[in-house]
Amino acid sequence: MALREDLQTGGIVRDGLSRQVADQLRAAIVEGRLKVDDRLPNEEGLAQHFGVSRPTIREALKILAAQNLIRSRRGPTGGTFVSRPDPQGLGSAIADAAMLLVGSGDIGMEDMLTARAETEAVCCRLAARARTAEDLAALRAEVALQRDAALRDEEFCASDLRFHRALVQATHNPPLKLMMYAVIESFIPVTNMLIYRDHERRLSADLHEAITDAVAAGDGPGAADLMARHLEGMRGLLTATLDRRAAGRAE
Amino acid sequence: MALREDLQTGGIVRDGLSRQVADQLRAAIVEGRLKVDDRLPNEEGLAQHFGVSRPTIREALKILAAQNLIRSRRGPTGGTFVSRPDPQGLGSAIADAAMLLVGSGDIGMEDMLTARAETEAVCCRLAARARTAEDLAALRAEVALQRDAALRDEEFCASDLRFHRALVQATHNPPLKLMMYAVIESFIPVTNMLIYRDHERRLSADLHEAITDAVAAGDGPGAADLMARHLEGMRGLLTATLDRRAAGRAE
DNA sequence: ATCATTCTATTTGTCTGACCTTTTCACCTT
DNA sequence: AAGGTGAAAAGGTCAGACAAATAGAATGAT
Repeated sequence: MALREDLQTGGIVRDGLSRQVADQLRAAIVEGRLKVDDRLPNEEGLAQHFGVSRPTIREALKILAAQNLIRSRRGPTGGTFVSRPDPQGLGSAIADAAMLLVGSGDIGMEDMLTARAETEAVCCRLAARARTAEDLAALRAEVALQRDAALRDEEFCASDLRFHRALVQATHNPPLKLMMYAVIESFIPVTNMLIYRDHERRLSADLHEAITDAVAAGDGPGAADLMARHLEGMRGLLTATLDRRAAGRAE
Repeated sequence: MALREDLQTGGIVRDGLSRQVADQLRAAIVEGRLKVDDRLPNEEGLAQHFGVSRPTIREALKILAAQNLIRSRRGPTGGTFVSRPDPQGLGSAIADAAMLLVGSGDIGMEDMLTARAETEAVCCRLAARARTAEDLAALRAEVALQRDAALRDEEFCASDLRFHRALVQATHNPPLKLMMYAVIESFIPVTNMLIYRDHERRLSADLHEAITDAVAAGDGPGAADLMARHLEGMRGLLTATLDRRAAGRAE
């Protein structure tokens, strides 16, 4: 590891000390010099090691904790430990950030629906090959729920979300699941938020059921085709909604 | 916003104060109460507002800065400002985390190649529709580079990476670009790292050129098919490499 | 009068040292 | 032997001070 001399001497340094310390520790973790569940020295020890004060060390540790790289516990057996990389945590971080991006207007609805259609079609094809009986049961449970006319709109949207989540799960492909977090936790809620009032619930449920059947039959292309139709329908609904909003604002 | 009473009173609180402050500020940003480029009160002001000390506020700000939500500058016109959501920053964060996940063994090579094949095929189809003349020029420049026999292996890999990056760019679809960061900046380097020694450079360059031609001709399915063949070839190479390594270790 | 320089005020960055809270474990009491 | 009790260790928080960067005002020289 590095002492203070390596930090600030020998060149103009723009970054703060806490940032540099965090970078060094992150590098140590990424390069495997610190393994999962390794315990770091206590904060005072780290402070001495890096030649900085304890608050600076704490800021650095907060940065790493914010990135789910470490966790801390108090007490004699406590300390700071290297965390196991966690797809779940990464996924929600991606979803949060994607939510912000969508809100900032950098991401258009059209592009979002295109991306949804293409990537969810991929999920359909893979799910048709890899789905288990449990996956099918989960999909069918949501479809049955969506047939309930007494369901409130928000509950219908929640079920819709779970359906698509279950579809991704049915691919049993971790890297794809990782990539789909942005879609599932961000793009789908956003599109649903916009059109949930005009949701043709009967039509959505029908398509969900047809997709489930195709996945059950191992018919990947068929499921993908149905999914494409599903999202094309939403695209029409969406443009209609947006047009009506624009017209309403113009009056 | 909330004062100290809202933080720790009224229930057992497991999280630290800095975490709570960060969460409140993040909520304010996400919900739009703090807009892009808004300036927050100075640290002492925030400390008084939340009823905590300045170091605690600083830890909270470091957490948000680590998530690219805010940035700070010193000086009279300085302070802490809400950052514009940044696809680039989010992308590299995703790539770093995905790298760790791959390293931890939670993500298998087979699944990674499958995810690559499917998602890059999607990119091919969309790129065939949306590519501009500049996109084609960028693709062709990399292909030409890859024809150079004098190129070192690492340079070839870098060019390969830029080719796939350019392909994603050619889709002109921001949400898809976001999702593909994990593939481009993490999965591709990892696969290349494993097989770059056995890389059939000639074959790769040929396929890259064929893909480029198909994209230029607007032939999405054709390009997707070529990409699938490209990655199937890599899958064979990869299993061979892994087998040889396993055999070498067994001796 | 204009330009360069210096000064000053503001804000983040860092340090010091102290105290609080949580958690474990050994010791002591019953 | 069981259970309570307190010491010790570690992270969590606090208070106040000083350092460094930086923009803008004041000042000086040309």
